[in-house]
Amino acid sequence: MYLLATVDSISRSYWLFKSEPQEFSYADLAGAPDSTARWDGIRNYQARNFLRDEVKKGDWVFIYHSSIKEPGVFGLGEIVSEQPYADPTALDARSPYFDPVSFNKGISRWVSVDVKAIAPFKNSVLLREIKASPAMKDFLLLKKGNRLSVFPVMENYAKWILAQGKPDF
DNA sequence: GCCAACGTTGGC
DNA sequence: GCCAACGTTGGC
Repeated sequence: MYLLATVDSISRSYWLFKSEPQEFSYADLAGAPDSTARWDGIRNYQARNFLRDEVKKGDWVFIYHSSIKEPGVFGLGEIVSEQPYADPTALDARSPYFDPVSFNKGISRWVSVDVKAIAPFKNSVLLREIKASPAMKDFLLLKKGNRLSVFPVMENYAKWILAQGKPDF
């Protein structure tokens, strides 16, 4: 249980993590043991560097679903791993995320963190709604050509998304 | 399914 | 180090 009083008293960063829900959805996360799962398969250096260097335990994560009819943010998660760690799927030949370069070196060059579902949104926050909001005009998600699957969300944008999404704590 | 935008690879 | 070719992402 997260007390509302803690929301403003704890210093945390906010992130947006993308996934394709047919692959791994917010519902999948919420239904996992302890509502927690490894966020793996990130194969982009910029996204990896955020995970490795800046994402911290206790940070909040907006779970965004792409490649669907109505893309948007569907729930809130929290980073629960103490430290980022080597993504084991890079070394697993049967994984769709297998990375031959990592395998040949015998060490994963990619990084994972553990995310816990802490509240689904009562209202999903759709991409078209974000686009329609003047307050969100400069949100990184809307930047032309942005394909990053992990990126920081500045506090004013995070507050807006939370206000729209009404996470069900 | 299309395709713009971007990232990665590899020959030179 | 350059850059053409190729692969991927993700909205539409």
